[in-house]
Parts: sequence; structure tokens; C-alpha cells
Amino acid sequence: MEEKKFVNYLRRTGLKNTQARREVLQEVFRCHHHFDADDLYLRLKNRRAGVSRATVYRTLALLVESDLVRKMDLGEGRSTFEHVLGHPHHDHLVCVRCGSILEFRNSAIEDLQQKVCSEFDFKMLSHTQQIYGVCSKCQEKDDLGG
Amino acid sequence: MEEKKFVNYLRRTGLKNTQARREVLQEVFRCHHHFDADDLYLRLKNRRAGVSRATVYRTLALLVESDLVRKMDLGEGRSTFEHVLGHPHHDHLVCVRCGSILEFRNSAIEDLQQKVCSEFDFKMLSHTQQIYGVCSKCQEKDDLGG
DNA sequence: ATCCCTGCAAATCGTTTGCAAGAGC
DNA sequence: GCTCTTGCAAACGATTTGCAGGGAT
Repeated sequence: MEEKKFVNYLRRTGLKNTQARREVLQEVFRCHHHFDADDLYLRLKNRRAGVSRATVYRTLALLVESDLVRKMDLGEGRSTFEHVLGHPHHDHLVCVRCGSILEFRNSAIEDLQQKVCSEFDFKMLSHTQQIYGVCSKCQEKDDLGG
Repeated sequence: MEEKKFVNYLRRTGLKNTQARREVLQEVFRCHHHFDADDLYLRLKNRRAGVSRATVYRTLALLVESDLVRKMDLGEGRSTFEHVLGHPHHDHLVCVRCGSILEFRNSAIEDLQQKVCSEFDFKMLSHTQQIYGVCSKCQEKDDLGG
């Protein structure tokens, strides 16, 4: 289904369904975690997919454009991506110790954000919300280790 | 007061109270908007303060470290700063058209964030929240211009 | 004096782009 | 065959860093 959606997008915009784009698409949907562009490039390299970094970046942009992939800035200097399939909108808890990322959804917060916007007569297009802190596992380590 | 706090910080950490650092500190507190490192560098340059970009970056890091300045990532490729004096914690509405930034505070959202964290047994250290959209002025332009 | 600080220019990191050769329609 | 794509390497923009000379305590 993601393949079909992508092919449609390509057709619609007059772009071509190339080998390299198929490789990137498949690799993106093969893994269900957060990843960055270089992760993806290295995974493709390991598979000998023969796709360059430049093409990884270019194809990721298309996947974002076609709403198959979400691009996020978790404040670590590079962009983080995740595919959308089976991942409705959510926000993130980012552990500053181990880098792990937890997802959460809270519609009450979303409602309040909407309310803030109407107070400011501001038309919301998107939002990002990250909570930085220490995950439960890393807290345990702290309790033991000192 | 900010000067005193900074001097204390410097003393405490064995650093020196230099001309360049004083220049940067003053310029940071002279303007009450959001700015990026290069804005600040150029303002200092206009004043002939004779402070290099490198020193601007290095001093900003100290100001952040000493809690006089907040550093944020508004997803525009560079970091945004604001001084803390008279600016209690808040989040931002970012206009994607004109780049203007509105501040808002909503304690109900903060409470809900705290609640999310306890559900995940996650110790919050900080959070960021940005709402991207179109500010009222830019909406007006749209209504007129088409 | 000692160590810290500075400017400079070069280095870095993630990402983008110009170009000439190669694939899709 | 015309156009879109690709890989490469160079370009990029924000930020950091090594170094040698100049200040603060």
C-alpha cells in the first residue's frame, strides 16, 4: 500500500519510479523505529543496494512530501525520520542519557494547543513537542550506580 | 543584576571577566527579542565592539550554562536565543510565512505533560513545544491577495 | 608569571547542489 | 529521444576548534 501511494505520488508529479527510489522506500518501511538519513544510508549500503547519500536525502524529501514519512527535529543536530504507516500523530519523550525515544499521544494537550491558537488568531499547520528527561531504565541505573 | 549573576558564574567556574564577554552580555540584554548567533555578531559589529563570531558562540554557551539565556531550536537550521530576564518559561507560535514568533504560556498543558511523564515513569528535565502555522497578519494578507 | 581568552582560518557535521553520464517513459 | 535521475565531489551554512599571540588575576 505504501508502494502504491508512492508510485501514485510520483506519477502525479511527473517523476520516475526508479530502482534507487524503490530501494529507499523499502528500507524505510522495513524498520519501524526512528532513524536519521545516515542510518538509512548505511542500512542500504549493508544490503549493497548501491544508493548514494545524495539519493537518500533526495528520496527522503519526496517521501516526506508525499506524506509517507514524517521528518522531525529532536534537537540533536540532524533530522529524525519515521514512517507514517500505523503511526498516527504523536509526540516524543527523549531520554537525554541513552537517546531512546518514547512516543505518546494526548488529545487533551492537542485540544489546548488548538485553544491557544484561537486565542492568538493563529492558524496551526503543525506542531512539535518534545519532552527531554531521563527514562525509567536510566533512572534505575542511577539508583544503583550512584 | 544579570551582570552580577554572570560575574558570579565566571568567578565560581574560574573563568575571566573579559571585555569581550561584557560586550556580548550587554548586547544580549539590550534587545528583548529572539535572536540567533549571527544577529548578535552583526549587532556587535555595528557597534564596533570588536568581538569575533567565535567569541560570540563561546560566550553564548556560557550564558546558557549560567541560566541567563535560553537556547532553542525552532527548526530553522540555526539556534535561536532569548534572554531569561523577565521571560518566565513559555512556548512558541512560529509563523511559517513571516518568521515572527509569538510566546504563550499554558499551565494546563504543562500539567498534562507532567502527567504523561508520570505515566511513563519518565523524569522530565525540560521540554520544547512549537506550533507552526500562519499568524493573523499573514492570514489577512492571504485574504486580500488571494 | 600563569593560565585563560581571543581572533583567525581551517575543520567539522549534516545536508544540498552542479555536473556529466545513465536510466525511465 | 527527451527528460528525469544518479553518483560524485564540491559547495553549503551553522557551529566548533587548533593555534599562536594578547589579556586578566
